[in-house]
Amino acid sequence: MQQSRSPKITIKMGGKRPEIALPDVNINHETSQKDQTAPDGPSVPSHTDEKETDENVLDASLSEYSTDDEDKDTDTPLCDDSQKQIVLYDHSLNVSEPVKTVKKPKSDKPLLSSKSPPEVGAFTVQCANCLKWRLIPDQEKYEVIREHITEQPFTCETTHQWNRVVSCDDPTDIEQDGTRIWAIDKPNIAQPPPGWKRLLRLRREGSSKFADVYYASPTGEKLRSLPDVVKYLKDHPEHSQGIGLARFSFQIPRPLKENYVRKRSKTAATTSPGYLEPPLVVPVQWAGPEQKMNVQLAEPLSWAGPMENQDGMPAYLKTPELDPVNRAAKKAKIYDINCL
DNA sequence: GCCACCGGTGGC
DNA sequence: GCCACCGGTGGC
Repeated sequence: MQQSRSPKITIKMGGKRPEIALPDVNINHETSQKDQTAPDGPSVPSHTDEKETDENVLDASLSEYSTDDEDKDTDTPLCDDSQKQIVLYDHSLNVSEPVKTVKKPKSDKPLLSSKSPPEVGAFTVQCANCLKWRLIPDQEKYEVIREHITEQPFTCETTHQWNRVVSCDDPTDIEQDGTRIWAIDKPNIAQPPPGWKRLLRLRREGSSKFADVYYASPTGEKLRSLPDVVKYLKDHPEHSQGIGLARFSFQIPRPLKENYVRKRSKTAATTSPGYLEPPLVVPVQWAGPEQKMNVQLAEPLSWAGPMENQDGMPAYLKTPELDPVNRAAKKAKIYDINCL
């Protein structure tokens, strides 16, 4: 009965390409299955009223992302549905991570053709109070929210900043009804420096990675790693004033859908002639207790209360050390010392 | 030739 | 297992 446990934000992207500039947050893909219960909790009617147009749901103009947007947006922009994705911020993570949703195709086929990977169609952030997901009108706003999400939790009132009148009493903006792919974004990612744009390109399901992050420089170059940024700043001193590497983050959201990303293939060692496959293990033969455990772990996508751990974080978000921010900062520091 | 996309891998 | 990085390549 409670609403979703985590607040989220959605942003709609309208570019022709799958590129999306978004803040790092965890992303989860919804599959059409129930494996992913609406994060919003039971309150979320999982009705799939989206029909074929659902995909466009996220495409709906930002201005009209009302509760029923889902039904109305039919104006798909570019290519096909694959472009509607959403990024969400999951507040249940408690400060830890935002969630992103990506729109998903109805079939089990890849979101897009080989030439156009899925694009994030919207960004959502969960209200810290009611845990309902709120669509964020644009990427820039989403990035601002994400940057300080831990110190400044997002709430329904935050939407007043863009003159939207919504409160915790209003229904959620978006539900995990299986029509989109959701991913959890990383929190606290710095906004790109002025003149720069952070682009997120999602890969097709089954790829070795979920997405790629690029930074579009003021002069149009696309940089795909910190070393690239360092080189660019050195080569373009006119655009490096006051810009530290801490402003750049190549962290990508994490898909909530299990197996969206292909597991690492076997190494040469395991494929070499002399390698012997280990004996198969028959799960059924395992002791009872363990089986129970396995069952619970098998539902990482569920956002229902049970999913949370004692610390209030959903199981799937439990990433041990995972201190991307610090790690990035450390790395940035090294570059600062060596190159800037 | 360029570039968007993908795969692979070393390091952690 | 995750992440950062970079090489490869197919399509344009």
